[in-house]
Amino acid sequence: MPVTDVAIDKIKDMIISGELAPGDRLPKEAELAQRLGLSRSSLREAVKALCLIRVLDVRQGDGTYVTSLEPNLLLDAMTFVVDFHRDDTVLDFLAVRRILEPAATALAAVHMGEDDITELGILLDELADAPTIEALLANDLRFHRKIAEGSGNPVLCSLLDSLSGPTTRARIWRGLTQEGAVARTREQHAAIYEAIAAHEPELARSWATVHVAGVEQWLRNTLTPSVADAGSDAAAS
Amino acid sequence: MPVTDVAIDKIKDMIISGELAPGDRLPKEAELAQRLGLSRSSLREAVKALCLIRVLDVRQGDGTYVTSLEPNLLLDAMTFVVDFHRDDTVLDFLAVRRILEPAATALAAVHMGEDDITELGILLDELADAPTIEALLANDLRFHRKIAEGSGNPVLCSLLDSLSGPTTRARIWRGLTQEGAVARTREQHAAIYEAIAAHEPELARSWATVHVAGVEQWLRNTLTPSVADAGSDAAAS
DNA sequence: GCACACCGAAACATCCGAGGTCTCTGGAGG
DNA sequence: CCTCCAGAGACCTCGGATGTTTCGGTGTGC
Repeated sequence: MPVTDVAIDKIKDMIISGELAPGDRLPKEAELAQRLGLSRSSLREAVKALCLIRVLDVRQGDGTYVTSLEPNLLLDAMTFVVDFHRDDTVLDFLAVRRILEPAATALAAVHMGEDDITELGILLDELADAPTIEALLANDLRFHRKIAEGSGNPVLCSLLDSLSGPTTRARIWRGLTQEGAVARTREQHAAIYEAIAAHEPELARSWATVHVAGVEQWLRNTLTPSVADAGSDAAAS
Repeated sequence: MPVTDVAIDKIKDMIISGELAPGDRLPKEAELAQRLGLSRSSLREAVKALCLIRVLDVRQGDGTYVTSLEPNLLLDAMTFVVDFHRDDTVLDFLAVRRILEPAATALAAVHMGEDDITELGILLDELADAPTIEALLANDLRFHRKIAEGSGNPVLCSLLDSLSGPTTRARIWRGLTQEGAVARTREQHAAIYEAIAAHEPELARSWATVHVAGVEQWLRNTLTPSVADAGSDAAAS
C-alpha cells in the first residue's frame, strides 16, 4: 500500500481515536510528515484527499484544521460524487428521493416549530406570479430544504440535499417543456405546507409522495419514449 | 482557488463532458500536468483526492484510469465518510436506515427473481444453531445486502450498505448484551424471507420496519437511559 | 487610552529534478 | 505453443528552493 494511503489511514485513526478533535489544528506539514515517516509531498497528497471529503480544512498562512465533522458537512461531499452520474442513473436517485422525501415531510409535520412553519409559508409567498424557471427552481430547493431541516435529522437532511443535485437538471427540463408543471408545483407545495402547518404527518407524506412521483413519472416517460412513437431507429428484428 | 482544486474541477469536467469515459486512461502525469498548466506534484494531489472517492484508479507501472463510475463504487466511498461519525449521530443514521430498509424490502418482494429468493433462503439455513456473534453479524449483513440488491436499485443498495457501517457496532453490542436478540433476529429474518418469497410487499415492509425499529428502540434506550422509557426525544421546554 | 498601519515570523502553495519500483510487452529460447 | 526474461513506460517517493498568505506584535498618531 502506498505511503500516502497509509498516511490517510493514520490521520483518519488520529481523528477517530480522539487524538485529534473537531476544530483541532494539525501539526505543521514538516512535523507531521516526519512523525508519520514520509515526505511532505506525499503527506500533502493525503491531506488534499481528506480535504476533498471535508474532513480537513487547510488555510494557507495559518494551518490545517479538522473540520466540525458534522453530518451535513461530510455528506455535502457526496454531492461531488453524485455529480458524476448522468441521466441513465438519475431515475435510481429519484427513486431513493421518492422514499426519503415523504418520510422527511411526515417527520417535519410532527417536529417543525411554529416559527419554522411560518418561514416555510413565507417561502411560498415570495414567489412571483410568473416566476422565471431559475427563480422557481431556487425557491423549490429552499422549500424542500427547509422541510428536510424540519425533520430534525441532519443525516436525512444532508442526504436529501445531495440527492437533489441530479434531479435538479431533470426539473429544469420539466419546467421548460411541460406547460402545467409550474402551476402544479405551486399547488402541491401549498398543499404540503398546509399539511405540515396542520401537523398532519400522513397527509404531508401523501402530498410529498404525489409531488416526487409526478417528477418521476414524467421523467420515466421522457427517457423511454420508444413505446409512444417508435419508428426512429428500431428497424431490428 | 489553489491550482490543485482547479485541476480537480478540470478533470471532473473532462469526465462529465464525456471527454474521458469510464475505463479510459488518463494522459501520463507529465503530459496532463503540462496540459492543465501545473506541476506534477500538484497534479498528483488532485489525482489522489479523486482516487479517494473512487473516481480515478491509479495502477503503478501502468497508468491512471477512470473507474466504472457505477453508483455502488462511488457511494462506497461514502462509507469512508460515515466512519468518522461516532455514537452521537448513529441514531440519525439508523433513522434513515429505518426509512430505506422497509422500502427496499418491499421492492425486493416485487422484483426479486426465484433464483435470488432461493439464495436468500440458503443464507438463512447456513447459520448454525448457536452462532457466534461474528457469524451472526456476517450473515445478517449478507442477508440485508441480498435484499437491497433485490430491490433492483443500485443507488438504494449502496446507500444501505454505507449506512450499515455505523449501525454494525450497535448491533454487536446488542448481540452481546441482550439475551433474546439472536433468536429474535433469526425469527424476523425468516419472516422477512417468507414475505419476500410470497411476493407480499406490504408484509415484507412491515417486518423490515419491525426489524430495524427493534434495533433503534434498543439503542435509543441504551444511549439515553435517564429518561427510562419516555420513548421520544422531544426534550421540549 | 485607542485605532490604524507596518513588519516579521510562521505555515501553506507551488515547482523542479532525481532516483526507485512496479507492470506491461515483446522477443528469445525450449 | 508455452515459458522466461530483459526493456520501456508509468507511477512512487523524496528533498529542497521559492512564492503567497495569514497572524500577531509593534509603533505611531490621534
